[in-house]
Amino acid sequence: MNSGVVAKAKRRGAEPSDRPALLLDWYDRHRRRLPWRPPAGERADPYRVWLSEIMLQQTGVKTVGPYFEKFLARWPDVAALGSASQDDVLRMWAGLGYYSRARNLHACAVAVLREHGGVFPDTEQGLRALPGIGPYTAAAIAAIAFDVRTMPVDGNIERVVSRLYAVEEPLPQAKPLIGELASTLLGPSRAGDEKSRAGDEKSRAGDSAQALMDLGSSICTPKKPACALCPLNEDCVARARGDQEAFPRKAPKKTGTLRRGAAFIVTRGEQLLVRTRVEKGLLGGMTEVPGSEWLAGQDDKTALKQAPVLKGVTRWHRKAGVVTHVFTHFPLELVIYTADVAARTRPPEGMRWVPIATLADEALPNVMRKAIAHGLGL
DNA sequence: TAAGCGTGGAA
DNA sequence: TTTCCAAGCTT
Repeated sequence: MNSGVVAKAKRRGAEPSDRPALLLDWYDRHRRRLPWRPPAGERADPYRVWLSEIMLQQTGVKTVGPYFEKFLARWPDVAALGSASQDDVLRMWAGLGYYSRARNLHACAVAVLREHGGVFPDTEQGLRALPGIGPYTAAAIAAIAFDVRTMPVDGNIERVVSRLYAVEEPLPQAKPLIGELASTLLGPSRAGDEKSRAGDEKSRAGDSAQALMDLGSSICTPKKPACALCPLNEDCVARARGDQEAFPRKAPKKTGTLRRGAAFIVTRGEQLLVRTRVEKGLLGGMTEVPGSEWLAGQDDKTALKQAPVLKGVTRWHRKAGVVTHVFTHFPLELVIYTADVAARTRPPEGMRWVPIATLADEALPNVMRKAIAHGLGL
């Protein structure tokens, strides 16, 4: 066990700096308590590690917390999740975004259940073959849940490492280099072993990785990093030059073009007309109200022509204002039209009526919740 | 290889 | 307000 005293002695220069040890020592003192993390020293549950890692892809810790708790309460293990319907999973995921993650999460649980007897593979290669698990997530699960000596590289670690070494190459080209540099921050494994599993002499690979992530999220932040508190500050090349915030280098991202469309809020008493989006692509498999295409330069007249055909609807009421929403790659403006139809009016092909009172349980993405709220005057 | 894919929080 | 961006994956 690395004590703070030992670490500080090394930092004074009596010995060459031992970055892996400094890092683990810092982690032992500042480790965050998170819903998916077991108490210090206890073995992590692969199911929880996997579930949290999928939710955390491009999504903040604070946002994920409640969703993780909800999922764990309803589906406490991979067998339970693999036995659920995809639609139930999408409903629970609604609001978290990047819905292909939810579809892949379910597909992965099914695969683990049917092809691996309900037990997660304990190697990167085995994990990588599962839906929704890419290079980062495979390495993260292997290191955190199975103590495989590997270093997952996420956005936090890219930032920490690119600063530590002042990596001039821009992302994403610099990924391989950053991966190599990041791996030097892993502690030693037992001689001759490619990897150490729980029960063997520990490499603490998972702790090393989570130490870098915690460091990146709390100290080595994108703006105004708290370098004075960083256990690696004496070794940091960017800090020595005073331009920490300039790393990682990356090309500026282009902003998408505004798209416009119409959404049709059709009520039948206390029910609302909805349909399910196609499985693939934007908001795939999620519930939506009928609407026009979303196109750059879409004009209101063209959009209105794409209204659903319902018996008895002679005119649409246009609500004042527009609903705006920003996706990753484009902003959207929706014009909202409403209509109320007689009881027993049949839904158009592929659509259905749902009680407004139970909308909260539908697999509605947030953009649709906004549109419905606007249309219903909520 | 580059583009597609949500959302909300923070500065 | 605007901009950035958070434990990336898929095609």
